[in-house]
Amino acid sequence: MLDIKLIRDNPDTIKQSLLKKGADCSADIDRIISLDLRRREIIAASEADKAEQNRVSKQIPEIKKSGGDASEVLARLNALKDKVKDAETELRAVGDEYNDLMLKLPNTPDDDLSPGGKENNEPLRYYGEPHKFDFEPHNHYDLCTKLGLIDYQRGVKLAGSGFWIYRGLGARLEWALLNFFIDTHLADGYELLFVPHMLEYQCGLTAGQFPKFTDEVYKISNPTDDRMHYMLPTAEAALASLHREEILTEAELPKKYISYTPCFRREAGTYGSDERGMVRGHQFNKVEMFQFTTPEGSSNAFDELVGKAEALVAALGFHFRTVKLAAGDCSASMARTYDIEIQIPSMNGYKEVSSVSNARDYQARRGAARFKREGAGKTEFMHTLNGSGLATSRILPALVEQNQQKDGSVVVPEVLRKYMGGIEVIK
RNA sequence: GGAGAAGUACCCAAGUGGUGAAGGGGCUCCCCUGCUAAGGGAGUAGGCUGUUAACGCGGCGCGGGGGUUCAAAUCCCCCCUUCUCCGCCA
Repeated sequence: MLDIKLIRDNPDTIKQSLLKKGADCSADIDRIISLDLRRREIIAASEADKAEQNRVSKQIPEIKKSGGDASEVLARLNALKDKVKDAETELRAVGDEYNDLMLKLPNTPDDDLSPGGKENNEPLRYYGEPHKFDFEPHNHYDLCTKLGLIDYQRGVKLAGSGFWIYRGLGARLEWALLNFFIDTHLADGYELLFVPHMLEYQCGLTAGQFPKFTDEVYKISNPTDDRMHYMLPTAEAALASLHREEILTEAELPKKYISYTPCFRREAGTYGSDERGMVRGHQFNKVEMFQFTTPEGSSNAFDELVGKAEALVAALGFHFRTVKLAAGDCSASMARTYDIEIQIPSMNGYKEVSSVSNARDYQARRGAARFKREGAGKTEFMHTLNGSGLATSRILPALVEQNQQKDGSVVVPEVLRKYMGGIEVIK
């Protein structure tokens, strides 16, 4: 959510900024401003009435005590009561529309981002060299099937298209990756959390998925319970709500969290053979990094998270590039996003394996996650940041393809061997 | 799943319709004493929000949301959470 005072004071700046993201919100912003104005008019008028109500009704006990006649005062209070009630009815209607529009406004992008979409993404740096083969490599789908690492057919049997089963050494490789990620983050001082995989609506609202993007998640409803839960599409949705409606002290910040969860996404539609296998499924595993910081601390935290994701990708032996996303390619909630992309030999171009974002105070406003500085009277909103560190769904295919040998075996990266009982080669 | 109880400030806790929501602990400051003690005194409700250049002046607030009433922590309804017991169960 954006700051209404900012919208009120600089509507054109905000409109321009959102336009950079490809979102024309001019009409909504104009409407918000007029609703805000009306909202405040109603509040001012009805609070004056309430103040009088309070003042006058205090006289009643005294009038009664002295045996006087209160009927005139009561009539006045009855009139006030109706007036206040009418004001509240109107305030509710105005407020509902206002809130709805405010929640739908995307975050403003940082000033240094290029406007427009994907095509304006800007590669910032490259690490290592693209992998070269001296033989004709196989794709990961064939390799994983042949080596018995992934059971695609039975995954489909169990849950339909877009699901697979890790098995045997494939499961161990997956588990090794996740453990390697977690151990690295723990060494960096991050706290590990296992969070619920089903969340309530308010989590999605805070993270920014709701009310606009409800179609992308799986919902769960039960016959005897009208509370909706949804399967988390990323641990970010849970972590963004961790300190919702809390006021931390400045000394407690930054809070650095990681969480391993499966991620569930509907991914409606088909993406063609370029993304077959496990590149885009309905369920994948991810270790998520998340930070709550002070406003002045969030830019450094962002660099830290990008650095951590890069280090993991590098440790696994991948060539990668880090890309600064153009405003329009950042998701609605984010002010800034860098993607880390690797090459999967059987596919064209670079594929995202990590996405690190700074939401600034956008999510914190939605969830009222605040902190107080030493000696300060006022609370301030925290900043929230998240990044994949990492998702395995593209790392594992890339790893299998890049590390394949001419004889069809796959070399296990050095850093993963201790998590796989010392196994060096999968064959 | 069934039955019951509870939710008031940092903590404990009083308060069943009417000024400013008791009291205690803790915390902060002061005094006395003089050295990790004891005593005395004072202070200590946050958060959100409207208005204002600011000081200030208002509104809301007793788990959340509705309702009754001139007036609700207090009465009514719905919900959430916690605890106890029973049932079921990895």
